[in-house]
Amino acid sequence: MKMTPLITSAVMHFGEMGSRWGFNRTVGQILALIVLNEEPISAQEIAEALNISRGNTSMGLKELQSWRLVKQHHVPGERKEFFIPAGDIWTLANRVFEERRKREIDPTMSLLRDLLLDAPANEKEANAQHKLNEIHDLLESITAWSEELQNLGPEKLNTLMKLGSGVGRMLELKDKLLPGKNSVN
Amino acid sequence: MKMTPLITSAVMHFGEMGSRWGFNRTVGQILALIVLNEEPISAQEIAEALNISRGNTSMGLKELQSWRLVKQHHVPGERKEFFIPAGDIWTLANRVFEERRKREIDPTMSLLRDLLLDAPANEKEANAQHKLNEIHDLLESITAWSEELQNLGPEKLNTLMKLGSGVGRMLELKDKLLPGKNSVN
DNA sequence: ATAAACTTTCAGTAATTTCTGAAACTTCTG
DNA sequence: CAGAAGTTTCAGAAATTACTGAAAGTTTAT
Repeated sequence: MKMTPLITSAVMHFGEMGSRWGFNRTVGQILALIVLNEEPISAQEIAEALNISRGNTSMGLKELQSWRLVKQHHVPGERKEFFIPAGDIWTLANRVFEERRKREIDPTMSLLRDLLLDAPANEKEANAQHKLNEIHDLLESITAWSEELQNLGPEKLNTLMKLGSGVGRMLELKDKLLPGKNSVN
Repeated sequence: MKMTPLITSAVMHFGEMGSRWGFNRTVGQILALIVLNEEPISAQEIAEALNISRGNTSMGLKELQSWRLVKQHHVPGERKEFFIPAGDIWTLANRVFEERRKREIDPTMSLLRDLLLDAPANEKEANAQHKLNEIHDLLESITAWSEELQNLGPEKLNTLMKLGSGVGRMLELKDKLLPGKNSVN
């Protein structure tokens, strides 16, 4: 496995960004390599191309599988396992969002629910609880919304995105469109 | 500054989550403390409440200001600076999104643009470039969309979120509503 | 059942990130 | 302008996170 200059640049960059995206450098590099390589690629080849240890490679692949970004691909006649992306770019992006939501939002929601159950001990706590409640509601909206968007599927989502500022105008008319239901405010 | 048990739990949790949200433990704790405290709070008080060094507190506050999540608040007659949240919960959440977009997406967009300028050296590179292009377009859509949502402002955004599955139904009717413009598909 | 081919685990080490605290700096006050 | 009150910086220490490589584990073929 020898990487072309273009692929090398991209892989290195995804490594750098990896940590900002929720995984570490090598995991980012491995992901980029698998996505950019049209053929399935073995763990051995990955380790060689990125110049990292076989053990590290194994752990990176395990993590990518836990994120459902990469899957194994069995090549008939070959003994070793090969790896390929778990779907198209759209699917992968969705998975990253979803996975991050699980890690970044869900635990907080859960804690907030707990903290809001107790009666406030005093004025200060009552105020804090009020703030926490606001945060909880916001996170709940975000969660519901992101699930909603995922259910729309790529095409509709794309339509919605392309709609751009039309969204604002549409909202103004929504009550006429969908009378009764969801009349917030 | 003595924290009540409720506030302590919340602050500790935000500390734990901090790293997942793009900043470190103490920065997360400081933010939570400032948000949950109704009165403005001084750097000294923060350091004592969280039991961290004054230097660390200073750096944390600086970072929170660079994220535009916290601002200084001058109390007349007092010599020291106090700190308060830079806005309501909604505003803060928006700022976090925006700031993360800048750190997590923009640099990649920029690299991708560069990589797509060069002519592919061979078959392999052509394929990789095609993938990179897909990623670029996806990120571009996400960026445009998130800017759009921010321009809607909190109230409309909330309306949109609460609309839930209504979004799907509305999209089907959109051409009747907004004839001519934005007719994607 | 043995061995070859390949993968995973994990203890120890290396690299990175965060935190401290003392010194330098800034600003206000008398 | 001296010094008190407060803040920031930054070199080094501490804590955390990532990586290696050798040993243990697994699977397949014969």
